[in-house]
Amino acid sequence: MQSTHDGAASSGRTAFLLAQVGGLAAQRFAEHLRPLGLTPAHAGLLRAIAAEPGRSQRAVAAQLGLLPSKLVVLVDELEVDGLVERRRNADDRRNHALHLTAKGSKRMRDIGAVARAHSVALLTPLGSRDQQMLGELLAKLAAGHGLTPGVHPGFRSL
Amino acid sequence: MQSTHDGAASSGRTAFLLAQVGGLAAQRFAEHLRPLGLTPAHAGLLRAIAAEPGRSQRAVAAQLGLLPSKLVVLVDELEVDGLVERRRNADDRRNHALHLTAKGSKRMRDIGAVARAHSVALLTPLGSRDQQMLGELLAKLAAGHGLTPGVHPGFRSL
DNA sequence: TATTGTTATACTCTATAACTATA
DNA sequence: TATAGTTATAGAGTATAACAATA
Repeated sequence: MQSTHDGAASSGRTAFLLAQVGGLAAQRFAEHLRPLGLTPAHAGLLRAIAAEPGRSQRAVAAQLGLLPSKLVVLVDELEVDGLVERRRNADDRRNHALHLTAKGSKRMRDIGAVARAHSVALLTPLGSRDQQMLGELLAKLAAGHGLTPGVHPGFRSL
Repeated sequence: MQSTHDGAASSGRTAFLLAQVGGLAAQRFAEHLRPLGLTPAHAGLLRAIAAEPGRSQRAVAAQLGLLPSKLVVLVDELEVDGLVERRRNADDRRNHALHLTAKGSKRMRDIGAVARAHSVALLTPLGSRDQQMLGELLAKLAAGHGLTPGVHPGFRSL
């Protein structure tokens, strides 16, 4: 059993700080992404496709936890920008295999650069040791709660 | 200048984990709050009123970063539940001073209990020392970015 | 004329369900 | 009949603007 004089943890303050600072991180990332003409959902989708190309829309939708009909719209938007392409599967002509174009791969690198700059700015108040420590603690929490790496719960809608 | 082999921090992974775990924290808190018939916005509003009773709706809306018209609806809902009351100011009859009722104060304690249980469950994967460390690191980040204590960016809409 | 609170309206976003084509 | 993808529709939620009361 937990001791009753834990202070921070048992007061609920740490969980609140987590939500608060996490919200800031998500918001700032969205702002940094806007100049690229992308939303966080777009970035998450590109990342999912890059990680495992050739999957069907349903498979990707299931992994990201969003509605197939919503994914159609996101893929449409990425396709008109020439970042993603749908390829008919010859074996089963119902499903569309999702692939990144060359332009899409380049855009992924841009997103990576934005994410790194964003992370550096966000973690600026902490020293190098503290930044590393924070990363380890968060990784433990994410693993402990079974969060899928790279999948943000924010655009879940299933 | 940052060294280029920072790993976690400069890869953008820590900021992402922050948004990811923070999103989980916010989502779980909302779920724990639902049985009380409240949303996180309700809880945040009650907290703001309790912290400084008697303020006008506009003042509270400005602090929480939400639209006055949205705040009207939230106050309406808390008022029909008998948790909050609007009191006409005799000096300036335009503004409504917001106060918690006795029932509202009791509900605040319920919310506190829910928040504590939520925090304990969320931080379970970490040991006691790690929990304290995490709280300190997050507090440093929140302070460094000028976040208002107790105000969640999630329901900002201004 | 400016401000507080409120209500009405328009807009966007989400979720559900209907539809097409393949199997 | 079932499934992948798509489109259409309805509902919820959000933001803007109009409004009434008071200053």
